[in-house]
Amino acid sequence: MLDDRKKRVLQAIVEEYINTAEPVSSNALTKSYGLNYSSATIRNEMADLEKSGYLDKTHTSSGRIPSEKGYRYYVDELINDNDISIEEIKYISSKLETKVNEIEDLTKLTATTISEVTHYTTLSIGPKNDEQLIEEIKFVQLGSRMIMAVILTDNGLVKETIIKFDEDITAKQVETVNYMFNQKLKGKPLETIKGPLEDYLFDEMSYSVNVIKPIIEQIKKAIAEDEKIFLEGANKSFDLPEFNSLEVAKNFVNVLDTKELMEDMLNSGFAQDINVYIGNENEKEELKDFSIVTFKHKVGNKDLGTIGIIGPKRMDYSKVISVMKYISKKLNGNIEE
Amino acid sequence: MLDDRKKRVLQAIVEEYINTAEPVSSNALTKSYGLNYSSATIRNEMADLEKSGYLDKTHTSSGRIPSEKGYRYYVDELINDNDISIEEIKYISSKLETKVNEIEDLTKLTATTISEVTHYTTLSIGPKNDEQLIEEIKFVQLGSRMIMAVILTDNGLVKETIIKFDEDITAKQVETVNYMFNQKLKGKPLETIKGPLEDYLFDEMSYSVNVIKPIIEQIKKAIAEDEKIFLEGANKSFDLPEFNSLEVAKNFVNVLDTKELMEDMLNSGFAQDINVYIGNENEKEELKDFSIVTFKHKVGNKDLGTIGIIGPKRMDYSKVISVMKYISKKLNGNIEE
DNA sequence: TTTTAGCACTCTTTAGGTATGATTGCTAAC
DNA sequence: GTTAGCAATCATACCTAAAGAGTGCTAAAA
Repeated sequence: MLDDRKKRVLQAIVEEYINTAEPVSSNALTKSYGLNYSSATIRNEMADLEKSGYLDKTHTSSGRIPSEKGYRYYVDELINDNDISIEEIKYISSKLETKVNEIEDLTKLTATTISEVTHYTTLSIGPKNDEQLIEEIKFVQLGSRMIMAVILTDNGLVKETIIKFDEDITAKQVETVNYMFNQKLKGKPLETIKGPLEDYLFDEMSYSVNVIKPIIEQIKKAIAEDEKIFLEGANKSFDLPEFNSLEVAKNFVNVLDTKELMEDMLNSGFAQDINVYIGNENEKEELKDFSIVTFKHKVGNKDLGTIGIIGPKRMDYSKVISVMKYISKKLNGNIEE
Repeated sequence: MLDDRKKRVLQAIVEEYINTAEPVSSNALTKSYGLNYSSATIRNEMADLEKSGYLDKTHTSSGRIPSEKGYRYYVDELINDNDISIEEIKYISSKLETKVNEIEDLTKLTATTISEVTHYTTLSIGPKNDEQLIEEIKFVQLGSRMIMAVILTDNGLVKETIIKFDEDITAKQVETVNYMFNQKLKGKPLETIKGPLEDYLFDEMSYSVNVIKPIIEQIKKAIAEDEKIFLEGANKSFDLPEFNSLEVAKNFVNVLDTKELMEDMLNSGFAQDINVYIGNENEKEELKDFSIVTFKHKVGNKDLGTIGIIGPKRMDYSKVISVMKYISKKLNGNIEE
């Protein structure tokens, strides 16, 4: 347990380092953070904090930088989760008033807004398939050999995909397909489509395998594909001093380009709505130099997808978390102005 | 006009520099390019080529690198447009056999294939709106306050968008809308939708402005939005030595992140199906360190969109152009195996 | 007991200086 | 027209020295 002054020193070092990206000296703290002690006293505290693992040095006579344990303590105990200015509130409000017709668009809009306010790169992904129920499936004939399947889910999402056939299909066939699919799938989780649909649809529809088969194939593909990741503000990260190391920059581009990595990242455990992963807390080796904050995006209890912020370990956690909390409140109508 | 030996020297320098990214010395050419002259002779030729502007030096006693004029001459006169191996042919063939149901998917697939074979970053965009005719518009009711508009174009593309209303709409209304839109828009270029639709639809449908207005708004938005750019292999560029310059790397990420820039790039003048822009030949200052090869992708006379390759000026033009030409032939069934 | 002044020590950063090696341009010979 | 030979040029790597920032520790002050 840290005493009060140690906490203040740690907080000051974390925040100073977030601002400057330079190791923080004992002298800097006495001047700018109202710690009314001599630099020698601060040095003693810093030595203690280092011994307990909250701070690191880059070399023997350098100033201190926060360790991952230090960041973790800061995020858990010292953060200001209301670090948001009037201007930012106004900007966010105006952005969120934009009318969107699809839920995925709202997720993207939110991600873009977060990226703009925090100046970090954001990733977003739509709601997970296993948390959505199929409300209805519609099949619309678009031509003699082409139909469109439209899947409506309970959280208001619409997924559509096109199916082409090698032979003509009739309106009657489409109607039958429509009936059967709804019969079997209505109310089930979207995830069901990924399973062995053939087995229990073929039985009853064996008379039209060449119609049913491409449909199943295609909607499976569409469902899988729909877990697409949206990326915003990749260039913003490149202005950060961390990215002067080519290795870090390269790693970053690689991470963003590796879709599986990002999916894992966005889908990893959600104890809370906001989760913070600092450096090596990330499961993937490639992410050891980055911090990620994920934000499970909800209105009421409708899942709207997940937004992730990726930035240096020296991320402005207070700002990021404050913005996320504000947006969450705003979208749920819990704002007392 | 260059004499034969000068051409050979220029070609050797361009190709050597493309391979090594290092200034090419006179000595290197006598050894590896079968130019059976002494290095002094080559030096004389190099001095002449430099005087005529085809080569540059990085400093007084360095080897030569191609100037933009040198690359241009190489692309126009010296290129080998059949620089493609059996393995590459096999790989491309297998990729292009993948079944895709939407034309945009074919463009993406092609872009991905090019990226994989050439190891450069590719951008792609679907067919231009003004080159597609509206074949049919379908309106499908998805709920009491939600419909979907599906636009079919003559080149086989399908665009769909969802429209939500503040009040219930009836099947009858949807039917009327369906009739009116098809009446007015069938056979017109997709671009028409961007124009002042209101004027000539409102006249005849003034009785239901609150139905028509959101529809027009939304399909306009959808058409505009649909000119989306697909990006593949951004991380590949980072392995190139050019990207050891942080300024170049940063510029690159900025370019990729700036959608307008990429759109302009993909839509700029098409004298031929394949266009090459070298360094400052690009209209945008930001692209001065890059070369871009655009490829107007067609099957028969159906426009399938545009694919662009972005890489360093030291791009392997022969490979890139060979691959594009091969794919073009393949998709048009003009391959004699 | 806590805080602070003072100072030696450590390490980074910058600048300058030198040697090395690659490559050219030029001259004169082939 | 071609080539050998050689001085001149410049990048690169490596070394050293000096300056500056910051710490750790000791002993004195509060």
